[in-house]
Formats: sequence, C-alpha cells, structure tokens
Amino acid sequence: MDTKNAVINFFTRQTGVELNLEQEEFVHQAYRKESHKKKTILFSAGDANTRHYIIEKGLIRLYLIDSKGKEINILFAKENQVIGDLATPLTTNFYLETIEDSVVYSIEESGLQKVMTELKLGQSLHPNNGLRRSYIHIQKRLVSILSKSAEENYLEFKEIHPDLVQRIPQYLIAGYLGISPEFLSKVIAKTTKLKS
Amino acid sequence: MDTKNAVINFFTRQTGVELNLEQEEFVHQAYRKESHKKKTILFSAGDANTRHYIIEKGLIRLYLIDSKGKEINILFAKENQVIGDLATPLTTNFYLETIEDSVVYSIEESGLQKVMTELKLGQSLHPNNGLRRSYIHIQKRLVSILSKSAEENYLEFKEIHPDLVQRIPQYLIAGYLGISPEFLSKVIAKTTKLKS
DNA sequence: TTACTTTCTTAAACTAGATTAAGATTTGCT
DNA sequence: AGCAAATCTTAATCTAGTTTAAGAAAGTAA
Repeated sequence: MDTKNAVINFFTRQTGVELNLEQEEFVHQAYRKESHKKKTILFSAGDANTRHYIIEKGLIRLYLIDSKGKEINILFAKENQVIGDLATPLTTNFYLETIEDSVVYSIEESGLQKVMTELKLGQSLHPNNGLRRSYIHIQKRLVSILSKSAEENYLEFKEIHPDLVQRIPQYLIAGYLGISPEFLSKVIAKTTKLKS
Repeated sequence: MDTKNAVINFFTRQTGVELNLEQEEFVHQAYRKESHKKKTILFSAGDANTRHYIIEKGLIRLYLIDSKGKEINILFAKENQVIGDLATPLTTNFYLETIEDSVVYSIEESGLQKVMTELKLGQSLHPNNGLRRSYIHIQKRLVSILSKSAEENYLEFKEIHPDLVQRIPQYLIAGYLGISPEFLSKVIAKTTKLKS
C-alpha cells in the first residue's frame, strides 16, 4: 500500500475534495513519516511548537499529569485519526505517547498552515469538518462524565469502541473515564457477571 | 452604537480579515436580530436544524437534562460570544436558554455555510480561529473536571470568570461544575471563611 | 409594602468511588 | 522455560460529594 494514503485520506475527509496528483505530492512532502515503539513519548508538558500527528498504524494517547501525579487520559487515537495539542504552537500541558508500536505522519503548525493556504483549503464549518467533529466528540465526552455514573460510562465506551477495549490496558481506560483502576475492575466484574 | 457590531465583530475575529462595506451588509442581512426575556428557551432537545447565536447583550446557557431529570450546564456565553449546538442541523440533545434578558443575532446552519462560502471565508486552522478556541476551551473544561476537586474547580471558575459569578445563580454554576448546589454552598462558605 | 417565588444555607444521613493492601494473572524478555 | 515486570482482581476502610429536609435570605410582582 502506498505510504501516503493516511495523509491523503485525512485531507480528503477534511475537505471533501479530491486532491490532484500535484497537490497530493505537495501534501505528502509536507509531512514527516515516523515509526515509534510502544510507550514512546512524542511530546511532553513544557514543550512548545508540538506537532500534529496522523496515525497510519498504531494507537496513541494524549494525557496529562494532575497535581497529585496521576495520569489523566484525554484522548485515544487509532488508524486514520489525528491527535495532538490544538493549543500548539504555545507550550503544552500534555504528553503524547504511543500505546502500541505506531507509524505516524507528523507536521508542525506552521507547516500545516502552509499546506492549508497553499491548497486554498480553508476549512468550512461544515458538520463533517474534522475540527468540528473533534469538538463534538470532546463535548460528548464532557457531557458523559458530568451526567453518567462510572458504570454507565464504561459500558458506553465498550459499546462505542469494542476494538479499543481489546487494545488498551484497563488502567489506561480507567484514567480516560476518570475512575480508579480498582473501581473499573469492580465494574467489569459486575457487568460480566450479569451477562452470564 | 450600530446594531451590527456584534456580528461584524464575530466575523472579524473569526477571519482576522476586515470586511468591506458590501460584505458587512451581506453578513448583516443573513442574521436575524432577536430580543428575549430571561428564562426563554431558544431551542429544546429533539429540535433539528437549531440556530447559531451571537450575543450582543445578555447571558445564555447550553444545557441538557440527564436520565434522572437533573440539568447539566455545558456552556455559558455572554456578550460577543457565540453559542449553539455544533451538531446542527442534526437533532439536538440540548436546551438553549437565556439567563438574563438578551439581544442576539441568530442564523441557521445553511445560512452560515452560505455566508462563509459567499465571502470565501473558509476558516483556517489558525490557533486564534473561533472553532479551535472553542475546542480548546471545552477540552480545558474536561481536563478540570477530570483532574480537580469540586473546590478547586469553583475557585478556578471564580478567578477566570469573576463577572459570571456575579451574574449567574449559584445553582446554575453548580450544574456547570458537576456538583450539587448544596455542596457548592458549602465550598463557598468554607473558602469565604478562610479569606477573612 | 406585602406576599409569593426563587435562591441560598445548613446539617444529618447516605453513597459512589478512592485508597490501601495484598495477591493473582498475564505478558514480555532472556 | 523461568523469572521479572506489568496488569488485573479483590476487599476493607475511607472520603468527596449527594440526598434529604428544613429554614433563611433575596428577588420579584402586585
């Protein structure tokens, strides 16, 4: 498979427009292909000008460390998804880390602006727009955390992301749902029992 | 003051571009000016094709009702801010309601798309972009809810939005922070006592 | 000004989830 | 295959926040 597909797929979905070969080449050249082992930190709190990542293969998490040293997972991203800190190029409070061995394409903010400008692909506010879908996703997440119990949140996560439940360690899922690993274990035991 | 300033201000901030008089007129015509008394519901769960609102004067909240009938406040918006459900034109799960008497300019999704297309003002991903700032805001909110205690969250809200603490009833702030009004009252009493 | 509604305060009893501790199971490396 | 590290499970105890109830204070309308 051609290595540029993850990036071109991203842009095609973003714009709804089919890029011509020249544009595809331009976009492809702008990104940097990287391979990383699992548990590799791609950026850390305190870094500035952090990059945006498109995932061709693997699994990545965006997290931060609270005042007590506990890790809070904000986002997981898998193949054909993007991840990074949208506050870039300002200094980030987050860590970006691979959960599995991953192959990604990354770009700096200025490079991304250049690509968008060069291709005259300013985004619309269309509901299928990537940024807008990201907004809706994280708003739904906030709504769930505020309005549902830990058990409800786990069952919802499991239903929406059955593949991620298989691929991500339970303690990382607990840190994503805002509950302790011990309590998640209890919830899983309870809901598995009921299913039998 | 000219009544179109809230809308033109919005577009100028969104695009970083000064609109000419013809463009200003076009944008102005696309929006609908509305005045609403406090506690007016602008849209309800189940409505489709809900509108986007720019606030010239007043205070508005976006909320939903959880499975137990409790209201969860997701967003507050005041003068020169926008509010609505970005999942429009799909059916909404949210309610939009005025907290104070308000003067707003509203537009449908299709009208907004038309304005953006007509003015060739597709948005960039620039960090100052409105949608991107909204994303960062709500991500920060999620981070706070997941990583801080109720007391920390209240003190942070008070520090960042001292004006809103004055204008918004405590029970609505409690519903925004994900805690009960009684517990917020307790937190306020405790932190006020320490300050003396 | 008065009366009613809304908002806020207080506290006792309760609970969802955290913490702590210990051990079991699974995974990965040599 | 064996051992160490990582992950998961279980349960007792604790706690941040909820619920319930009652009354006080503030706001609003007549």
